[in-house]
Amino acid sequence: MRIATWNVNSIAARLPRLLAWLESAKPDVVCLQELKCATDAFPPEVRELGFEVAAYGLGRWNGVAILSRVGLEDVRRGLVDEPTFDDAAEPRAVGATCGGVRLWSVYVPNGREPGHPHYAYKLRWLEALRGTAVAESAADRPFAVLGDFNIAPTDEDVWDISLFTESTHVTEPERAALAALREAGLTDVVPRALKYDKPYTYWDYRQLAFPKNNGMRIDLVYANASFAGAVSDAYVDREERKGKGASDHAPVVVDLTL
DNA sequence: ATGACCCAAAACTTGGGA
Repeated sequence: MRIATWNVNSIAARLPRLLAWLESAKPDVVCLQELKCATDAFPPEVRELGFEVAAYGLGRWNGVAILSRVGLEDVRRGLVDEPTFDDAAEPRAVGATCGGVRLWSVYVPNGREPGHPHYAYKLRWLEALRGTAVAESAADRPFAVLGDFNIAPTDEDVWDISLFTESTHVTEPERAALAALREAGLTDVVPRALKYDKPYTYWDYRQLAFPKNNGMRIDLVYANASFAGAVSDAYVDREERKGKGASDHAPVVVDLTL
């Protein structure tokens, strides 16, 4: 089974590339983030390719989905005890069971800057993610959380750590939240880079970040032992970051032998 | 080659992204 995660930065803007990629990469399940569309506005072309879709979006911001051609059951929108921001629920998590694998597609809050209310919200949100994972990953069933975590797990996961003082994505509390997920039994499934030595998944649109390979690894696959033990390959499809009409994130592709 | 940011809303700018 081939499972992928991709922050598409607007599914409407990315639709031609997404459809072409679904046909060429042939994933069975795809976790998407930053749809930037409402649930009802999810483009029908994806279903016409043979995918069932669990979408969760409210419009301009955020939005997540799971696409599957191996079944889509027990869809859940939102985490257990999920916090709000400015008293509003945000569409950042959707769960589903696909071909016997329990999956969550997540778009972790950015945090903006340490000390900002959005940063505290990010940490609360990650605690709710941990609680949801504990509730769902105990059994033998393969389980994974895939998505844009907005955290670089180590200093090696950014191109120049010296540029990240006073920045989110690399702070100790954010990394402690990832450690808590690992302590809950999940493993960071680190993909291969298809070029250069680091498996970055995000490169800013500005300042020639992609040609310079000034990237970050922030799109992660956190899997329980049953899922992680079945991984036969994992890689970052950096070809999708190239050219006109690219997202600023590349897909992470995981192959499982179940 | 991969090339100097992109997206969507109600907009002709602005907030958000990281």
